[in-house]
Amino acid sequence: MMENPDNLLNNRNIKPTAMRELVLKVLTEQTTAISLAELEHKFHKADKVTLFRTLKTFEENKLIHSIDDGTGSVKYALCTESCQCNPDDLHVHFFCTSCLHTYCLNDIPIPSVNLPVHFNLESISMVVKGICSNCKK
Amino acid sequence: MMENPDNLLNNRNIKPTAMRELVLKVLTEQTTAISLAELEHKFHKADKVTLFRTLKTFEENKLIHSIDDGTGSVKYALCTESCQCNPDDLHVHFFCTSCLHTYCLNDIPIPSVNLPVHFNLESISMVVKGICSNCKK
DNA sequence: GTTCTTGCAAAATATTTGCAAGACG
DNA sequence: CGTCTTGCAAATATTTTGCAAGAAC
Repeated sequence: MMENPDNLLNNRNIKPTAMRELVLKVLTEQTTAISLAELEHKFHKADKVTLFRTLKTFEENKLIHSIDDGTGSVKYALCTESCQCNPDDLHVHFFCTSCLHTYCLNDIPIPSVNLPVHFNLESISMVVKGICSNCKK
Repeated sequence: MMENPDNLLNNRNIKPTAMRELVLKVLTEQTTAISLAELEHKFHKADKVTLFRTLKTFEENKLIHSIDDGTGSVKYALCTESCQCNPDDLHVHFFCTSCLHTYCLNDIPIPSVNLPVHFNLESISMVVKGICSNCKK
C-alpha cells in the first residue's frame, strides 16, 4: 500500500513541514541516489544548509540512508518502508563510472563476511563500481 | 623474501627519492591504514602537498591502495607484493568505531556479487564497521 | 639542458556550526 | 512564551592545482 508523503514523515516521527515535504517529493522521484548539490539544483531557491539539515533529519530517523560512493560527495536515497538500517537491511550500491549515477541495488543484500576473531560487526558498506545497463547499450 | 625499500619502489617503476623512501618506511611500519594528515604528523617538516603527491604516485603504481572508510579522509595502505589492484586482489577493510583505525583484512577477499543483468563490474569496495579485537578487550 | 620532484601559495569542493529571525503550537 | 525550523554567514576539513625553484641524470 502506498503511503502518502505525510504518513511517511509521521511514521518516522519527522514533523512534516513544507520544506520536508518538498525534499521528500524530490527523493521519491529519483531512480538513483542524489547528492546534496544535486538536490539543491532541483530547487530554484533553497538554502543548501537547510537541505543539508533536512537530509540529516531524514537520515537520523531512518527515512533515508547515505552512501559514500567514493566520489567525495555523499549520496542519499530513500530507505524501504520497513528499513531499520540494521546490517541485515543493508544492500549493495552500484556506482556507474560512465553516467556517475549511484544505484541502490535493493534486491542484493550485502554478503556476510567472516571477520577475524573478536572483531565485532556494526554495519557494512559495499559499493560496486562499473558500467550500468543503461550505459552499456 | 623481504624486499628492501628501494627494490619495492623500483619494482613498481617509482624513482626512489629520499622523500619516497621516507614515506615508504612510514607506511611499512603501520599496522593500520593511514590518512594524509596522519602521515604528515609523522614528519617534523614535510609539505602536505608533497606527501599527497607521493601517495598519488604510489597509488598510481599500485604500491599502495586507498580506502574510503566513510570518515571523510581517505586512508592509504601498502599493497601486497603481487597486488595488481584487480577485483580479485581486493580485500575487506575494517573501520573500528572505537579507536578509529582502519584495518586491511588482507586474508578476507571481498565476496562476489551477482549484479543485475548488463551491469559490468570494474572494482568493489567493502568496509565493515564495528569494534576491533584490541578495543573489545 | 631536460625532466622529474619538491615546496609554498592558493583554489576548489564538501561538510558543518553559530546565530538570529521566523513559523508553529 | 517556548520549541523547532529556516536562512544567511562563516568556519572547518580535505583534496587538488599552479608555478617556480631545486635536484637528478
